[in-house]
Amino acid sequence: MPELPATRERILDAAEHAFMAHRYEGASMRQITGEAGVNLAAVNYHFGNKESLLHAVLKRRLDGLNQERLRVLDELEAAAAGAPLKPSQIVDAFFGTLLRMGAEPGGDTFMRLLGRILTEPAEFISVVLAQEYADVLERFKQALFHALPDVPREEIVWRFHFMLGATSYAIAGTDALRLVTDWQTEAADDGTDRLLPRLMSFLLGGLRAPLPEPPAKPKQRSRRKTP
Amino acid sequence: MPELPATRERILDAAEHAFMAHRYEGASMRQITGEAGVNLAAVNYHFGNKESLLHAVLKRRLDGLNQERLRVLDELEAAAAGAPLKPSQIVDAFFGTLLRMGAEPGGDTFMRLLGRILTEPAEFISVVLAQEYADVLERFKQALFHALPDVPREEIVWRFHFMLGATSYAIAGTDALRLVTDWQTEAADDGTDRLLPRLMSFLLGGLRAPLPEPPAKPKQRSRRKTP
DNA sequence: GTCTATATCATGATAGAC
DNA sequence: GTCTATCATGATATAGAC
Repeated sequence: MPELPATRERILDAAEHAFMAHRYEGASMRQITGEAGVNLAAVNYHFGNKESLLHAVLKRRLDGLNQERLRVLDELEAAAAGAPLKPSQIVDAFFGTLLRMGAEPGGDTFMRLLGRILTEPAEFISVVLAQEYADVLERFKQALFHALPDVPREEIVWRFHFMLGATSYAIAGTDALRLVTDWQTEAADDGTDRLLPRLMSFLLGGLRAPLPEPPAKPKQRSRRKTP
Repeated sequence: MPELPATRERILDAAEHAFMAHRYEGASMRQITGEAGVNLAAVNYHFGNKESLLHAVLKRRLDGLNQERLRVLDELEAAAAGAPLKPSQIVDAFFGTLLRMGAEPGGDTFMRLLGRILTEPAEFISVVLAQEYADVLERFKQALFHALPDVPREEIVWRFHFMLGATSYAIAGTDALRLVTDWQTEAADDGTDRLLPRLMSFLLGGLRAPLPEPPAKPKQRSRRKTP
């Protein structure tokens, strides 16, 4: 197929950049189509509406990312032959794969987009992400349960959530980082190369931290509310 | 002053709720003024524009929060009489004070608002937050430097940033959490009470994690680019 | 000082010619 | 498939009456 539909890809590229720079609500169709050099109506023709456009932008990259995550996890589990994996292996398969994808040639804009999108609580975005992530998160949760049999599952879920937060915030980029450092320049230019080991150390430290002591409520067992 | 200007406060309350529910761009002036039961133009009269309204909403609560944080830190340092504080004390003074504020009667909506706002990369919001947070962050950074003299300052800054991310994400609320857990109900209803110890364990584990090994680049000293 | 009514503008989406 | 012209809607902000 020599004649590739250039407009569709041009729109996706421009939209990815615009959503990254101005997030969903701030990016207008006119900005996107203008940057792509296509007509305003082309988005509606090819994707239907703005929401579906964002969905297509995310799906184009997330599919590859999550396939790669599952592939790495499968490989690790096959090599372990039933023995529990090390938590660091699982964390690296999930978060390391993400960060390494961001280090690839064009991957940084998508990584920043993802960081911003993950924190966007707009109604339909949560739905899209939940669909896209459901099975991957389930597989990784199970892997962590298996790797940390002594840690209550509830704690693992909470910590996975904290890890997602730290990562989203970290990859969402330099804007927020400006808050916490004024000598940002030094920290920023070696940024991506050293982000991975730094974040990994932090995440693992948090994952393996001593359990909090329960809030000393010995009563209150099996409370159920009828829905 | 018996006759308090009810409209101003009514607008602030309604705006806080609307910004929390729909974030900055999604909350319309009509929603806010409608919920407050005041005229559409009242916002512009009292606050000038929408940006200044958000600034006022944040300032009303952040002032108290940050004063309290500094008070706690001062108290700890006075008690230590020059000796280094424990990292857990500093982390608790910063993040614990925030989470405890959220546990107060009306504090939860502001806490969720703050979580969302902290991840919002809109241009002017970063400026507002940077102003509001500058001295507090500086003080806490210095306290951590003092408490962890063996850890490179650069690493501390990075980890502080990761901690902010995990916390923002955690308090931004239940929406994102739905991603990672489907038995969310169980985790959600004891939510706030147990969030604090859980998050604190995680943050401390990350803060004290072993340092990452440097990326094995023995060369490259004192690179400077002329600006 | 406070609110009513209105002005001005930008957005996403569509209809229909080419 | 692509374009031009246009629509309806909801946004912020202002001018002027009470």
